[in-house]
Amino acid sequence: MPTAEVLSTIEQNGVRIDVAGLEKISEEFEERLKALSDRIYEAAEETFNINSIIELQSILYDKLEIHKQCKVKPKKIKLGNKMSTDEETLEKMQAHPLPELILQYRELNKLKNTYVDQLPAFVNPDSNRIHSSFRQTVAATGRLASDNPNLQNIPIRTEEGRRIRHVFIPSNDNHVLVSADYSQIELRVVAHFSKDPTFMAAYRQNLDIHALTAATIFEVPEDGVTREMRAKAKEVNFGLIYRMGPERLSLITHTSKTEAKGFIERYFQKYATIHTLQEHFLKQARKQGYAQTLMGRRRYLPAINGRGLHRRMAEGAAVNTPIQGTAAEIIKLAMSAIQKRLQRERLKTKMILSVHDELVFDTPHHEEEIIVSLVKQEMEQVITLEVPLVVDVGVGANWLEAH
DNA sequence: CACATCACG
DNA sequence: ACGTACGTGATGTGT
Repeated sequence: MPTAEVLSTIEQNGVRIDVAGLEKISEEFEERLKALSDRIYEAAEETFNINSIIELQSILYDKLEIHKQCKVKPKKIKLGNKMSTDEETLEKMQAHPLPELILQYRELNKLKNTYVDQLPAFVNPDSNRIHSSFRQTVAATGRLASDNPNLQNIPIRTEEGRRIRHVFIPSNDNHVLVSADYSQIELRVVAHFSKDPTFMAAYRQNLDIHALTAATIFEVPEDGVTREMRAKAKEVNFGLIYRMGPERLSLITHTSKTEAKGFIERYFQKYATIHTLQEHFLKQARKQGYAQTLMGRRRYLPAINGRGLHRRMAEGAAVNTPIQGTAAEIIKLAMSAIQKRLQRERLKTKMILSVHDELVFDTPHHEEEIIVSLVKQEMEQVITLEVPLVVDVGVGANWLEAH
């Protein structure tokens, strides 16, 4: 039973959503899903449970044999010792209309079942807001984790997904949402640890590493980089820093394994000190038995001196943890500093969400200006690294606009 | 409860 | 030759 004090805190924090807006989206998605199902049954020449991987496998691989027309060698999965039906696999199976229809169905179905239809049930009737839990002792790297509901994985990457961000709104008409996010914080942490000359030079001029990588991968000029190209390049940058292999890289970039291999070689030639940094983290972890962040958090890795797959995974964690964990420490320090100032300066603004490199505030109109500069200043100055930290702040009538 | 899939950083 | 970015949580299927 929560105490009165806890309840009053609950009533002041949390995030409001536009339930009526979600209901409209739900109805629209319902109709579109129905239409998609009909087209799927037509393409499959039978009706079946679209959510059943086993039924879908037998249609794709046994009945229609689509993989044989596409030079696709889909990865095997345990279920029935058959092949995968995940997005990366279906994307390549363009010899038949069915896989693309399944992907469209999955996107809408995921959004509807996980977000559109579930979020309203989390609205507390007393506060009229959603109160997620933020857990401090779950993630091995020191990140926060959010559940009931998870507000750290609200969609943003697709057009339809962004409509869900749109329904996250301020607590009342006199408030706005303020969103402040660290620009590429993990790569800046990498720059700090590695002192890589290219990374340092880029961040001291406030350039966009992901866009630079995108221009390289897709062989376009820097001003020809699209949103999608940059998103892919972001995956590649993180993937390679955290030791992705040519197999996976070729899947992501839709190139051959040989091309991917060549790209990885060129990447680490260009950013030689990144490779040195990886070796440094591995050596440290092997010697000490744990990975360590900038501020001293340890993650013990008993498998680091073992063999096989377990060792390989421990090595991934040994490289990832100091970077992801340090970024987590930086934003947690910033949260603490900001909360102190909100209280000391008797501001009405509430810090309502923390999403790994972003903080969201529910702010009265008249505090808008002070909060924008207060938050930016505290987040950027909370620690001094070898490269500057940059925070982008936005204000809006919903979470999407604040971004 | 394990697995596959997919939402986010 | 093996396995091959990391960190989470929610959902539906199937045992």
